[in-house]
Amino acid sequence: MSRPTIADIAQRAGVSKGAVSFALNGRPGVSDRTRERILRVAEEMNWRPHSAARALGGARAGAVGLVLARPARTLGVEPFFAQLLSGLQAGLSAHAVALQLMVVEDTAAEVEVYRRWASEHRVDGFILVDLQMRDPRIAVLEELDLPTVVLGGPGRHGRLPAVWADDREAMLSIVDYLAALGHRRIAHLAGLPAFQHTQRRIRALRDASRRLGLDEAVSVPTDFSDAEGAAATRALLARSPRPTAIVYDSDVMAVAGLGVAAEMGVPVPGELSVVSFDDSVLTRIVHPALTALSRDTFALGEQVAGALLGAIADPSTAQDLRTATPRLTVRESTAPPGLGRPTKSV
Amino acid sequence: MSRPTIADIAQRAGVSKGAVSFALNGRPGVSDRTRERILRVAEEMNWRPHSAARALGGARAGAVGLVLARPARTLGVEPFFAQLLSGLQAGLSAHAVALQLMVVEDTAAEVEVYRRWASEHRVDGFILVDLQMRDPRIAVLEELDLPTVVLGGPGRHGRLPAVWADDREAMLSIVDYLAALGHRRIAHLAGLPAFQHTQRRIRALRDASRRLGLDEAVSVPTDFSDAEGAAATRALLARSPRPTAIVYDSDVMAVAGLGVAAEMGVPVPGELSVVSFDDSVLTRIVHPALTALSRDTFALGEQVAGALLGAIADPSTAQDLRTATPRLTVRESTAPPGLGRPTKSV
DNA sequence: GCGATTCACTAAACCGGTCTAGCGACTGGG
DNA sequence: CCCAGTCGCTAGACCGGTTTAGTGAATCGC
Repeated sequence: MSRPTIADIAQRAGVSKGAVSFALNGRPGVSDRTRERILRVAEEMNWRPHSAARALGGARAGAVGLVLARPARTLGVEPFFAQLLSGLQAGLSAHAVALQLMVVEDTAAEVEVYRRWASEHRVDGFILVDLQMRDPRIAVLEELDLPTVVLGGPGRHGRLPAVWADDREAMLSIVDYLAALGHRRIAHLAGLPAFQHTQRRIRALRDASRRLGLDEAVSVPTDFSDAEGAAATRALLARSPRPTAIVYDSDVMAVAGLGVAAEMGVPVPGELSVVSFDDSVLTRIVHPALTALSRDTFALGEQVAGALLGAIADPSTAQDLRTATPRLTVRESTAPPGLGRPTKSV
Repeated sequence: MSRPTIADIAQRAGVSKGAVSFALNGRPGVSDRTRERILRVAEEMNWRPHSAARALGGARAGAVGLVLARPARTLGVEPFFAQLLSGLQAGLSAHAVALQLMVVEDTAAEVEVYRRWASEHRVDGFILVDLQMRDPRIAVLEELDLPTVVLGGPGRHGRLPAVWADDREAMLSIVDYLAALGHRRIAHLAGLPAFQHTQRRIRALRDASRRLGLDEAVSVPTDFSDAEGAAATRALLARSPRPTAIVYDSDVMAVAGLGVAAEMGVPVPGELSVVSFDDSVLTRIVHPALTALSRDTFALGEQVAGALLGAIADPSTAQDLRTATPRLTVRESTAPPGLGRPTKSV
């Protein structure tokens, strides 16, 4: 016999299909003695549930969906995303829930996938990332009425629960640190302007600069790519006077910027301090190692997974979850401005 | 009405469920006129197939499985893996097939997931990566009798079809290039010794060294992490005489090695040439930019996806597919040995 | 012109579970 | 002692598709 069904078990145990179903799912309706016998038979026959059959009856699909609208080729360069994925996996697989992943070209295609997976009962919930300014996906996901957790906040995300860290507070801590070192001309290589967190960081930097009486900070939007990171750094360093510190919204851009500084003969951290908003192995393997905001992206992924599983189990409990504010890890790429060529002993 | 079923369409079009099924799946059994009418009604009602119901009847699940046995946290640091994933996605989503991804702790758990997904009809096929020396997973996948494509070869992988690039040839081209530059002491930071491709590269390096009359090459096994890459580099550079060139099995390790060289005051490429076996954005954003083997990992992913979809459509057509041999991209990290401190103009 | 074949379509079984209605036996309260 | 309620279980509908057997009508061959 290829694959035993509950009917086979029922026959062998001398009970009905219904009794087997009750026993296997731990619900009332059978006596303890019978339950035990059924479980033993199921074990003997090496029975496994048929996920499709379960899903047909309106039950769980046993998977959650994550759809990313990016050019597929750029996925590989983002340590942040890869770490997040790892954390999600860890959180989900502990509960034997799989992750359906799909990368699409644009937001329209993304919405299409949401609709398809929902209508096909393929997933029990969604994870929404890369929140945009007026995000059209929120209305769609609300309409589909499947549990969804948004990564990012505290911006508007309709009735969907969110998991977020305080970007604003994080940016303020960076500016405070740089100002304490004596920096007055701080530049910012931002990400895609359509993203909510990009705008929040830009605003936080501007506010902090005013409060501390620094020069007006410039924020340059980019597409997060190493190419734009390098180009924008080149442009900033060609200015006069040039900034004494640059804050990068991603570590890939920060590393690219480091390369440009070396190429242009600008010593880091002697004449330019570099701070990355993301921390990953990248910031540690370059020289000088980068001062960076450490957020535990892996843990973040786990928390998102947990929040989503909770929302699936009981949608009424869903609520926003604020995670620990990222803390600044000081390494070798920051120093007081105008030190000139650093010596090894400094 | 929440979700139209074929019964709804049948009623509206005034035909039977069976006729609707025939029409929607493009199989004979209905006239062209009727087929067209049914399709129009389905379109109007915005009908979508219920994947679970389909799978129940023994049809396709519409997803393929990829299971990785690694500590989840290390997933994030591998550009190779992320690129591969992107390519897989691209190849699969073009055919509306989803990727079911799961990261587990060890091979035993991995095998367990294969069994579960197969018995639950959750996937139509598998992708097997990180081929080991005597890989226990092959027998399991053959037994499960689901289409599977192996990434890596041409080692033993039973009856399963494989997609592979010629690692041996690639390593030979690196050694030829370094030997032509004048290097005679070449070291190799290898990956996990249990992997087939690690052994193939080690053997290729040794063979090439003998053939070219170079000093016996040393291959140091690592776990692919930046930490071991740095530690092993430090040990190699402390030797006397130290190697004049190091070949790294991954770009993360190569970048880490670059940092160690800088820290120890060994100029690259003046006194040490560095070659990476993997190419990604990483190799381009560091200074000096790394000479690396360029394989189009994204395209590789697409090819694997294509091979698997082909095997699912018709298992008898499955056969090994050898992809283009990676070519060496020469950048700034390689030069003739013993040049001393390089000048900008060289 | 008549049987054989083809065609378009219907009715119903089927996949493997879940879930509800109902039934007989037992228990408890008054 | 009788009726109501609970317990343990069964029979069978049901989810939304696919697939097969069968039916009536049209077409074909000779």
